[in-house]
Amino acid sequence: MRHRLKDVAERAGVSVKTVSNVVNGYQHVRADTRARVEAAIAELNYRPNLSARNLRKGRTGVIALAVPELDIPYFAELARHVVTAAAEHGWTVLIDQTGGGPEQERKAASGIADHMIDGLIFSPLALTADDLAGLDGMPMVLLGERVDHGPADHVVVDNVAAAREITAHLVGLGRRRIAAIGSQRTPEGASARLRLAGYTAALADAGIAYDEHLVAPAPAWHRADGAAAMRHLLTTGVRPDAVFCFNDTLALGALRALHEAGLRVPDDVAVAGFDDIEDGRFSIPTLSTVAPDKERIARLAVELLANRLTADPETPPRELVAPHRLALRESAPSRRS
Amino acid sequence: MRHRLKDVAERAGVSVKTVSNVVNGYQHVRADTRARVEAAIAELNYRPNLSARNLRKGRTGVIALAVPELDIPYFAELARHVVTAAAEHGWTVLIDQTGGGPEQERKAASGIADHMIDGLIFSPLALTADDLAGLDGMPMVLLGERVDHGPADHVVVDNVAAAREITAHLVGLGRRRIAAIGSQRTPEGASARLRLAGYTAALADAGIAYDEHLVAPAPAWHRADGAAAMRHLLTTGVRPDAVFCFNDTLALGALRALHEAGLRVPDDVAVAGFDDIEDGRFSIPTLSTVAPDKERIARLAVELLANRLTADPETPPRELVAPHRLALRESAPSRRS
DNA sequence: ATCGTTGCTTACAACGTTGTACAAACCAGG
DNA sequence: CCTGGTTTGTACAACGTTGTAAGCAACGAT
Repeated sequence: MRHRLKDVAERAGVSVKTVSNVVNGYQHVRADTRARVEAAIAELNYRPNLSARNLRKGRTGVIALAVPELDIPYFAELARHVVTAAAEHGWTVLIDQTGGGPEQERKAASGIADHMIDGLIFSPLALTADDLAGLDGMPMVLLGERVDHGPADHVVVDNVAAAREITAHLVGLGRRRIAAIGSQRTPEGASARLRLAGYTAALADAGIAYDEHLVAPAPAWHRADGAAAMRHLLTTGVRPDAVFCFNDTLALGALRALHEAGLRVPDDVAVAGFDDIEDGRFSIPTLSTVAPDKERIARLAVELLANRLTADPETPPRELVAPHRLALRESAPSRRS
Repeated sequence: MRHRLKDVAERAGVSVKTVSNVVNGYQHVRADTRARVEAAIAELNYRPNLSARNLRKGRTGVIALAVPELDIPYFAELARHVVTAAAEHGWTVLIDQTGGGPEQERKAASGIADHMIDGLIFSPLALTADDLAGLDGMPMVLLGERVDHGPADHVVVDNVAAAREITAHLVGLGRRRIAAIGSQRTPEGASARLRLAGYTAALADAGIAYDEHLVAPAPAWHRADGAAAMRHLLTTGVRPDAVFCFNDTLALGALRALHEAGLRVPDDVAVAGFDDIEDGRFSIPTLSTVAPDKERIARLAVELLANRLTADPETPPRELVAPHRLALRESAPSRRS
């Protein structure tokens, strides 16, 4: 029982286009005509067919947000901000979960939703600049570090600086055997490399020698990986007095492993993370972390996309840096303990 | 630089429809024609316009999942499973964040994505049966408790039984002053009412008198609300020896508040939650909880929707119950401590 | 009276795709 | 060489919407 403009038009005794004009808020429609049409719309419970409208207009009013995994809190929180920011531009957000695999990411970027979305905000793990080059024309904003200086607009946080600051904070607490959890050698590990660079820079600043035994890899950045890496560090006997985890879920896993080992945080081992997810404000102990301004990231991404949609396609891609700050809580407090 | 069927057809020297046939895998196309067309498609990097295809076919291949908030881990985890299950049916999932308000939910159900989606999986908080009745025709599956026996297909877990079981488990630990956190009197609080009913039933089973001072409301079910409710319980002097929180984020907040009050879990106060979110496996202590089979819920919802799309619209709505189990961890362990 | 003007409405075509109906080419058997 | 059936390709219309151009009143100014 779906109705069309034509049905409304017949009922109101006007032409199809007049109904269309009423629906779209066109100015010059006489008040009584408008009223008749609106009555007919209400009676039939008419709602426009968006596929047809999109076909006609070439715009869909939908943008996609592609993230590796929704149940990583950072991405979920980011998604919320993107939905909010997009709503202010009148967009609906289609959230696509890529799983992080190269094949799925390529498909997300080029594939399924094609022609159903006006643009794409993409947080890629595995995608290369070459992959992106194949996507002629899809307006796109990238989040994160993977494809720096690629052919698309870009919103980042200064990972190196942020990692350096939080590591320096651990140094400032008097810690000297500072471990790092989350390094990755795969091509997907761009963020890991940058955060590792910040970590080593801070050590160098403090005149502390880099010790590769204190750097633990993590295949993914989930709680379980953080716990496993921490347990591994503890068994190898390197006995760190602080740990910088490359994201908060790793850090929460590390807290858990330290607890199981009977070590006190921050007294025996200080712990710091990265992302400032909600969990870290309620964990025991609460988590010191780098807090990227997620709302700002989302807002900048949506605005870049909005500009990209109206701008000359030859406009060179822009890279914007979103601010971050340190959120110092119990696991590595602001005063020397 | 977007190409159409017509462009491909000209390049391959065939008609538009023949290209369409190739794209859709139609059988009777000579091998050399097919090869020419495919070459042209590849050269032009042609991809079909889904809006036009949808318009023509009346199907979009997209279903929507509407949830109140993405950064509630339960919904994020559920979303992941829905995306996975839907992919097996060839569907893309548009995830819509309603915020839980009545107005936004009505809009999500009827509005923006209309005619762009084949169906809707909806986890409503504020929606009434009347609201749903207005949505003639949109194939829909509801998750959760709000609109029981409404006009739509439905997937639930047996909240009363589950709450009763976990409360009985606390009783079995020897606890007698068992608090509940998360009650709600608003119409949105359907799940809260059911879980409260299970709680009171379990107390009755054990011959423990119901004490309203042990039942703390929570306006929302976030960590902060759980912490606030727990603090409130502790200040009123009722001194519970166990707490059943109506979901896991409330429980994590409660753990935090207990920790701040210097109380030990589970020795002084046992804590149980509901949802089995990832966090609860790594919190300190780990969280005992009701574990609904989220994968099953997602799969059942997608299948109900698939049936609804092909079935006679007069088929009466079905209600399916997804299984649950107790996940007993440190905060309320399986042996009497 | 005639001529623009302005306000309101309409008819028609087009967006890119696919289903229907049919035509052309092919093949085998008489 | 024709007949009848199958395979392969084409032309046209339609999906529901909106932009364009133009029609038709009613109006004040000439």
